[in-house]
Amino acid sequence: MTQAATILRTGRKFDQVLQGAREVFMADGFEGASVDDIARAAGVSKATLYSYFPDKRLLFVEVAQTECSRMADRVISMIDETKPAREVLMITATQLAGFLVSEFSQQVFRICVAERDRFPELGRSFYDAGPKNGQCHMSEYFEKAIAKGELVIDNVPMAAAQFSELCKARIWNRAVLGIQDSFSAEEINEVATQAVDTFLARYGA
Amino acid sequence: MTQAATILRTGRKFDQVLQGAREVFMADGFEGASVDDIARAAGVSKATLYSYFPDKRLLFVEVAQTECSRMADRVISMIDETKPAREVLMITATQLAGFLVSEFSQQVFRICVAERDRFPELGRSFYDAGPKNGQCHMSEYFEKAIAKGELVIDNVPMAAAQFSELCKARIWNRAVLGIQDSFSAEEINEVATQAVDTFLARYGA
DNA sequence: TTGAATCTGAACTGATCGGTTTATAAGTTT
DNA sequence: AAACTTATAAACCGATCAGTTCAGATTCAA
Repeated sequence: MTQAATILRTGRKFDQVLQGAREVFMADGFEGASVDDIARAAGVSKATLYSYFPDKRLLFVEVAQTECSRMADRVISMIDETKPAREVLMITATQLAGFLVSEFSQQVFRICVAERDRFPELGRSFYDAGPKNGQCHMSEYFEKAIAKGELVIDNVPMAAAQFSELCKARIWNRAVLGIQDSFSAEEINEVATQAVDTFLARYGA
Repeated sequence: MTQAATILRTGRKFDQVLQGAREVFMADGFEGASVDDIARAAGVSKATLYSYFPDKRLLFVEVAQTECSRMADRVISMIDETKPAREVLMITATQLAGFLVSEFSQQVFRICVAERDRFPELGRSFYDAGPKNGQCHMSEYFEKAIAKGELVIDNVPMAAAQFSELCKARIWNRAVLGIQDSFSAEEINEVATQAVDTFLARYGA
């Protein structure tokens, strides 16, 4: 009885449904998206949709969790640790700053915050896939750089957190609040440069 | 004709309505709050509520804007510039870190992000009252400290942005995503200390 | 005390939406 | 071709909710 209305993952139109749901949920949020809209976007009848997913909540969770994983995939492999520290940090900062203000990560973030009360587990998924995941990778790199004598860090997790926060300066707030929706390479580069300079002023060997 | 259904601000129960709306909107967001709930919380009949505010949207905007201003009031006067730089920064960082994860600022932030599409002007209000306002004050202080030879800063607004971002390290993400909802004085103090150390490593004279 | 302004509660409207049902059609398998 | 699975469109149900209406109660000022 613990089986509680599970999801049927086989069938010709399963992927279509997920794709339509992704589209509409990411654009309109949970409440804002109507099941009729999703069915229409998926090119599928409402009855078909309900034959795959027992209710709207489960469909939403499926989509949101999937997007969090996709985010994790993008965060991984942002670091190439063979080059000298300043260069590694500069590349990482540039990529991170760009990613943080991207349409994609902004959308996922917004949904997770907006639906925080309705789906508490979503915040955790986002945190694990995004900030935590990214900062773990940063920490691992820092350890290696410390061992090589390139960095001197007392509190590694804190340094990793500071690094990613520095990459948000001046741009992230504007993006998430809808003040500005596109950012030039120059803006991104300036933020990254300043982030690395500040970071290395404290932690550089 | 540009007068478009304005708000009646006189009358015995006007403040009651606003107070009830504040309570319910802050707890449940725009969609989540029903007008009946608000009327009940305000101790007022629905008819009375509608006699003051022509519709739910205007009531919401009124509340949200007010909260943004309240936030501005709290941000101002967080700086006492007579003491030495390190001390000023430390006090400010501690206050700021505490404020950023407070129930109040988290609630306002969450509402602004969640209702971004429905009320685009809200993001601007929040940005002006919060990040922008705070960083203006910081910048002014930085200028004085630079004149006194306590700080050396090439890009003042960027430094102000970096300072407030540093105050979020390790705590803000956890708060906004609902991972953690209360923060000890030690946690706050550690974040503030590390923020000031990193900041001064780069910008200290 | 009277009369106007304000408030009340409860019922009502109209629309939206999640979810179900049904009768039918299309595609697949044997 | 028969039997079975999967999909469809459309109608439908029940609930929620914004906003209205109205007859009567309360407040308050003169």
